[in-house]
Amino acid sequence: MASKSSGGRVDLQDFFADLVRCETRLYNALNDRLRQRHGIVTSQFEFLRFLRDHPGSRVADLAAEFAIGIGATSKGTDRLEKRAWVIRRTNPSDRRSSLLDLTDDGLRLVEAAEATCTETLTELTAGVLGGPSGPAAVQVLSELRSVLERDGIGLPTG
Amino acid sequence: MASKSSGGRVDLQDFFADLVRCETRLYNALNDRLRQRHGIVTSQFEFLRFLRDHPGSRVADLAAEFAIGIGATSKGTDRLEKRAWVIRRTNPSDRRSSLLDLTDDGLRLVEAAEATCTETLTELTAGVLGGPSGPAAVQVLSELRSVLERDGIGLPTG
DNA sequence: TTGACTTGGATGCCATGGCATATATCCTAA
DNA sequence: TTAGGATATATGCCATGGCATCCAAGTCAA
Repeated sequence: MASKSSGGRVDLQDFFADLVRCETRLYNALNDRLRQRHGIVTSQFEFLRFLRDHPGSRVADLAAEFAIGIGATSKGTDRLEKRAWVIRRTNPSDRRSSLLDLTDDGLRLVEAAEATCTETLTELTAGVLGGPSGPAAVQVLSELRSVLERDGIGLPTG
Repeated sequence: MASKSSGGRVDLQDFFADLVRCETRLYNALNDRLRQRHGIVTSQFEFLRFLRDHPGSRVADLAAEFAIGIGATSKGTDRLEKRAWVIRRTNPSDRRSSLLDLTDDGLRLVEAAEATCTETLTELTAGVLGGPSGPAAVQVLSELRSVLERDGIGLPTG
């Protein structure tokens, strides 16, 4: 096996390579489907889903969630707003920022896209994740994410 | 736990989100370290490591490995060649393509960068991956990667 | 041999993200 | 109240990747 040697010892180089390759390929595959069926890409789906689940978030909240820069987040929000899926509402308690919400169109879109996403992920990963070690693996990634977020690892500057 | 519900059943949306977030943050963190210590970014490190382990690869081999476009791979190779870490050697059996190899400088660089990479990954992930479920998780990602590669999932067009 | 087709990859255009900077707003202390 | 600094985000420049296109080279059949 590429990613662990015989004794249950983890080779981190291989782990990292596998992590990045899985992410890349799943992300690409999801991009194709979402673009084709809904005219959005995965990053947009993730923005929309976050706003559905966290209405009234600010640009900085999105940036922190996705560990991307504030500038990129601002521009991404512009694009979603231009397509009328998101609205910027003035923040009554701090006029430097806006509060972001989905429009009705945005909500409808994210629900439809989520179905596509679940379908695609099921198709591509259920075989492996449904195996005996699947839940443990999912759990480990969740823990790793928590640790990285707790320690503020991997946040871009701007 | 965000990524699985109580009964060991996997929520694929949460799994995917955790996967992407782990990848992003580790990739960013590694980028910072590699840039600071060696003047390269993670994608360049991965190119160099692949060429160390697969000397004489072609541009298309790199593209397939990383599930990125041929064009991007060609440009990435240009940049490494310009810095004299990689050389393009004419392919004797097919003059459309070149065979790629590390220079001595490239080899020295990749060895040093790999140490940095291992150190950083250990620092960031060993706590979680060293736990009881660590090896199983690593194994699952390796299997998922194999399946995605076998089925040619998530390859970009160009 | 030659013409049609395929393949490898280099290149150009565009979209996106990082980072630096600019601007508006807010906060704090004198 | 006001000057100085901090904060939120919008914006501009640059690097990179996707995708389309182009060209050189290989393949195959007649």
